[in-house]
Amino acid sequence: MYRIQINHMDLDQIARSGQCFRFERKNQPGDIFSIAAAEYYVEAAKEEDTFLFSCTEEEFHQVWAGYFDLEADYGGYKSHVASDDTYLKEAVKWGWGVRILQQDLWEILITFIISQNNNISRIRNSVSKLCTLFGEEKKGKGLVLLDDGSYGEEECIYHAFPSPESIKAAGLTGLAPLSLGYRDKYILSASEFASEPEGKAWLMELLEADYKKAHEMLLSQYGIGKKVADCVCLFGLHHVGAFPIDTHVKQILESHYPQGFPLERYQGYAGILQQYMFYYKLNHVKTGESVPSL
DNA sequence: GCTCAGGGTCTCG
DNA sequence: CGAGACCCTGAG
Repeated sequence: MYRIQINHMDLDQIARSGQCFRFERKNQPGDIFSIAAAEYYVEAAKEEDTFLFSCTEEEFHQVWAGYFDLEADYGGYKSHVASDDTYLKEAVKWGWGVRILQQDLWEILITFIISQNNNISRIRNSVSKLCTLFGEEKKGKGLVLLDDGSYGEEECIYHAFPSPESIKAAGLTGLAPLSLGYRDKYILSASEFASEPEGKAWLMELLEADYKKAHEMLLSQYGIGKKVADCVCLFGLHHVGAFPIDTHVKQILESHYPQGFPLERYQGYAGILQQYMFYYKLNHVKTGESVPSL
């Protein structure tokens, strides 16, 4: 186990922020979160003002510190919000613990192709089935709440995110149980491409590309349009200047920024603010509404 | 039952 | 360019 203090971070808010689909609160005592990313797995819980992780200090710094974007200055991002922008100020206040995770490129590519014209609970189901059916089964460590109120470690089983080759091998027939709808052919196409040397080279090039080039490269792929390309840039390549406009953000811009969102003001990190707004719209509870479940 | 929307993209005119 | 089609499913 490893204990660390982290500011500007809330596990539940991140789990509900719509950027990751294998990060969830466990239905167990102790408010424990299970977090699967690419081939890794960890569980985490908050203990007073620190976080507890079910991994070693070494693994935390090799894998999870980057994943949680710990080098970034979220206090700085927040402080740049225009003082007269009441909507954004409220959104940041509400989602104070949201961060932009640095996720695996392949996993983001596939999960955000699945996300198009789809809803978050359905995306979660599809991604979950994708991993249990075609991802390698691995042994990991989780957390348990002990009788004395402290946490212990526990062996557990999880599934890695499936490789391009294993999705390709599944074929459209194998993908059918995921209820991907018409997106199945996009997923298969991407997996076929990424199984070839040409596709692997393309992925390596994508990792090195700047935002503009990466966006252009992504648009060339079957099933990837402007919006998904921006999500891959933001969540899979950590180009935090990318500003994906989906149906929710579009509605926010229409009702709160009729003159247009001041992208210039937040150049280079507008994606961070996009995420606060997205989280706020989906999760802030107006009186009489229930909290959306995961 | 029915309609509608959900972190859009493709195809066709 | 713009309009429609598109798989599927839960909410109203």
